[in-house]
Amino acid sequence: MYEELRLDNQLCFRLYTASRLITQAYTPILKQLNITYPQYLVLMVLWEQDGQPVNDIAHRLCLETNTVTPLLQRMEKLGIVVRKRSKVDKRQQIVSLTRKGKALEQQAFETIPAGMGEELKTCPLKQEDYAHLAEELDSIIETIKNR
Amino acid sequence: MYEELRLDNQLCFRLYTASRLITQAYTPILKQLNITYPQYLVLMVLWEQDGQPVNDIAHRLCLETNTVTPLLQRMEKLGIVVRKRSKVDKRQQIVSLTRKGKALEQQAFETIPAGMGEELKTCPLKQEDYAHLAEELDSIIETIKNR
DNA sequence: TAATTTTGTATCGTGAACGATATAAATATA
DNA sequence: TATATTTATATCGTTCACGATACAAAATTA
Repeated sequence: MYEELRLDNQLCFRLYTASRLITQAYTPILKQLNITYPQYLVLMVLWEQDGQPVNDIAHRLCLETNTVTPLLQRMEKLGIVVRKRSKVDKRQQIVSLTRKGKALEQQAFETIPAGMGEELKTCPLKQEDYAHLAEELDSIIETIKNR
Repeated sequence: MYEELRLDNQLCFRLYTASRLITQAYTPILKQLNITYPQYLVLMVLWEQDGQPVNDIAHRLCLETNTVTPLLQRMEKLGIVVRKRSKVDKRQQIVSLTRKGKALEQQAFETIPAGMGEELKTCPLKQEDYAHLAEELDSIIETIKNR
């Protein structure tokens, strides 16, 4: 029995579980907007800056285009984004929000922060703990990205 | 532009990204053992205690049986576990390690901790930071599990 | 400018996750 | 003990992730 191979000693398992469970907590809230969690991430990217090529969106989310392309195709079917070939560089697909996609921002603002606050209100972590957690996660993310 | 909807302010996005990137870092190492990351998690559960029903494995990993069942079926095809109906309760499938599955423990011990140490050696986090991070993640996990 | 390389996106196949549903076995209840 | 309920697992459909590959457009080089 190797200590290093104990599930309870794995940071990665905690990250994996925490990530899945938080995403699960988002799901019922996002369902009201008829979107999934990865689609919500794409929307946040576009709400910050509308009209971006697929590559920029993928890079911002640390995903590959072969993940993002079908995601965007589904979002286009839902009528929340449109994709148009760039005239400057015909290889690029420029992704833009539709009116419906833009309208979701207000709806998200009204439901998501409050809803997630409710989900996590019994969590003993304080404001500073969350800030600290964010810093540590950023360290790990940067380390692996630059490896 | 709502601060609450900025990608950079999302704890969840950090968890999601950190989890994916760490799993990616595991992948080349696990490939030497011809297993995936979720399969490695199942193996850790079985190395701790061989011969468990599907439910117990799923519960330990905070997964549903509809995720674990196909995972186990693939592992059975690979010849690292076997599933046998319990004679006490014929509904239960008891999952056990094969000789090959048991042998993987030694191989995992020899390659994974060293390999991951190498991957993360440039990470500025100290031993105590990792311990702290683990505690905070456990808080979040427990909060959501008990909601 | 012709040939080569790089870049941006898409397609394909596999393995998760997970909601919804199905089914048989075990347990509880009438 | 017959019926209803619960439990353990499996199946199905959809949506990610992601490695491998394909292909056209752009950039580079010969």
